[in-house]
Amino acid sequence: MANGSPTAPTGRTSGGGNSPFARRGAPRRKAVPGDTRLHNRSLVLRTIFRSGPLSRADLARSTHLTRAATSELAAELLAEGLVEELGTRSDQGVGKPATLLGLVPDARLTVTLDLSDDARFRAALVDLGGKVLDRRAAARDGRRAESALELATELCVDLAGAAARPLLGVGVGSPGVVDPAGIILEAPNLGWHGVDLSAHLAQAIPAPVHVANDANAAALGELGLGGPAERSLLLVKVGHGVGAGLVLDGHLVVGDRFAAGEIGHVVVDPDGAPCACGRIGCLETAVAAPRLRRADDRGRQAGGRRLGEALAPVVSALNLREIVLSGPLDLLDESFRAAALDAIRERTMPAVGDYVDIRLSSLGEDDVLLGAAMLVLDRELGVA
Amino acid sequence: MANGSPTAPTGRTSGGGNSPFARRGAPRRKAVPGDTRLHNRSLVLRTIFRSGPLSRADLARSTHLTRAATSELAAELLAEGLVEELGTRSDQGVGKPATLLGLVPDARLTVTLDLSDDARFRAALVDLGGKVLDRRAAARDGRRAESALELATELCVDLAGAAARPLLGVGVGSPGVVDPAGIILEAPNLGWHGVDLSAHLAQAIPAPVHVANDANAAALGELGLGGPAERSLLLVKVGHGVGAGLVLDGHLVVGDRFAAGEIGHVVVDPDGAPCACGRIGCLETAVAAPRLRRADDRGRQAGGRRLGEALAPVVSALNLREIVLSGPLDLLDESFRAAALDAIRERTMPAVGDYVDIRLSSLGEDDVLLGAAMLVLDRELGVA
DNA sequence: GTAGTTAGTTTGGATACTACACAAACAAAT
DNA sequence: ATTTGTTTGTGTAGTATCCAAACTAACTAC
Repeated sequence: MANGSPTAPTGRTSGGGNSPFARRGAPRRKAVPGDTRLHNRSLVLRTIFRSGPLSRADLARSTHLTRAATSELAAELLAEGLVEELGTRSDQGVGKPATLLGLVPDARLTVTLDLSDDARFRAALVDLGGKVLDRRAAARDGRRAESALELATELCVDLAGAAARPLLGVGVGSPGVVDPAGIILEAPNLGWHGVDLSAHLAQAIPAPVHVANDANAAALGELGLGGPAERSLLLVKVGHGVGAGLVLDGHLVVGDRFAAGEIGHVVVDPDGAPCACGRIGCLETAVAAPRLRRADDRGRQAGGRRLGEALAPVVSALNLREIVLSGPLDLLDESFRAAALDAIRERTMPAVGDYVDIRLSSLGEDDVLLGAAMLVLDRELGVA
Repeated sequence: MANGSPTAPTGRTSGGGNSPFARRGAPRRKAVPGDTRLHNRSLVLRTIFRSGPLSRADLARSTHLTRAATSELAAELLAEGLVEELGTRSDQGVGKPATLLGLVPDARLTVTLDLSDDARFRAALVDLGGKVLDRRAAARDGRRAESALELATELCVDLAGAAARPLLGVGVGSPGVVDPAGIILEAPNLGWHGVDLSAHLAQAIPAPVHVANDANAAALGELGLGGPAERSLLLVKVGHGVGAGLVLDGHLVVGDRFAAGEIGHVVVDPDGAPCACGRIGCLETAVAAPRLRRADDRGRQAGGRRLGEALAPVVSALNLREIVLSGPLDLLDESFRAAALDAIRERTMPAVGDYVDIRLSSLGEDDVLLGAAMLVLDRELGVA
């Protein structure tokens, strides 16, 4: 191996800027033979990640690489400790028994941070299988700006210190508008404007850092670690405000100014209630958590309807199938869900609306934490 | 060269299924060394396509390949006749003068077909630079199903016969829902349900066939041959109905059932006019061409507003910047455009709405024809 | 115990890049 | 007129990667 293994923590100062797989939306660049290798390596790793323990021959069959190639790649992954041999398969017919290869869940760990809760920051130590090994939380107590940054950093450093195995990276889901390099362009609630969170954390922890919007991260997590293996999904996160994360064909949609998913201030009812932003009838005035908490069952239904009305054009334009709700379970109840789905179906053509499904996040409260872990897994290992 | 040159017309029966670059939304497959070559080849070709005549050294600088590599690739493109030497550069400082390489516009031709007009089918012979060399049109006279298929095929065969140079492929922009293999799943106006247009045309013309929804094709064309070089855009096509084409980061969004962009039957006004589809207040009842033609200036403004209201959630969810209108210029006038833009700005947050721009298609009436050409250019040469 | 089957490894060949060196062609300075 | 320096484009050696095919290994079935 010529240069250091690509998964070794290198303590890069700029998060997300130069990881092997962190160039999703970037303009297409040249290809070198090594890219072929990297692609196939992640293809093998992804196949193991998604389809459980498999033999080298199984891998060859599902990747369409030759057995020789998968064998070579498997050897590399074994040497890095990412994969291990799990003994031979028992229930097999004739022929030499297959040696099963499985992901080593704690070969690398991820420190993840969820800044989406208005009241407290949460952090976790997550293994490669998406299992939370340890967690911390810290009340925010209204901290903003520098002070909030320090609190977040403390949490991460604390958990990084508690990690008994090498770190794959640090993943953060933050409210607000986040650029691909990990700079928080705008997070009004935290008083952050142009804060280079990625660089800040990379300075404190010798591992690559990846930052994304909270809803975007949750969407990635839902797709990679959650329910059925779809390739596209819209996740709507109801909290202090309302935000969404959109993944199309496995790619996160970030938008022109990196503000994709910011649907909280779409006007859904020009005759509605005034919003904190100064306008009238923003979606947030109907479905944000504080508003829903004050509402009765009928009020929650009305909120669901408003959400559905806002999503109907999006569902039509993208021909979306899967919509996932994330947030307090007592608020996102069946009547809310049904009202939203009904509104979408009423307002889209049947060829589209008939296939739409709305469901609750399968990751629950940890969706942003696990989504941030998935972000790191994707950016560092190409598993997505 | 081991096997036939990748650009030679091979008369594939299945359109779009096995062209080198026709696997955009497909699940990621293995990479082989040849993919590296293909990628870099199209990178060089794309650079010439977009940035005009360039020397081999210029290409090396912008692609970040070495001069040796670009030289090799250029030799291949020269041998295929896609590129030619245009003599040495005059306005140069010291050093050996650069030999400029330029695209040969008529090295290959594309037969393109526009089925979007309700009254007549249009077809054209388009060169690699997007110039229309010849065109045909045929009144539809209400033809449907088999009869419409024959008329379309005739037009294409006619133009293919008129082509004085080898065909790169056939491109079609069709109304309705089109799957990536070129099967028209649903085109009610033409009476097509599950018609394998691609196979039908490939049988008549010995060249690869690519079919897309009309608005989708137009969106690709606008991006590749039209105005400023953006990577994302929503094109709204107003005709007999209303449809849209969406390109994000250079990739066409097709949607779960390949119906992305079908926004004509989004309900925008529950108290509005009944629609032919049986519902009330679909977008089409406010902004389809026949409706706008009957309306006065105020009516067109109202239509624009309705369009803006439908697009506001889409613009927010995707953080879109560029929206292009396509259709009859007398209907899509300034008051329509302004009303749509105002509605979007009023209904989205300023961080998103302030950057949104709506403009008319820069390709005019030929946008679907040229879009279909761009589709072929992209799928066959990777130029996009 | 032999034949058949499946798993995994080894070897040779093809491809496609990089790095480096070199020749060609010109401008500017002397 | 000659030298120097710069840029272009090509040629060569080396490395990386994959595939194809042959091979070894291990097991079942009869």
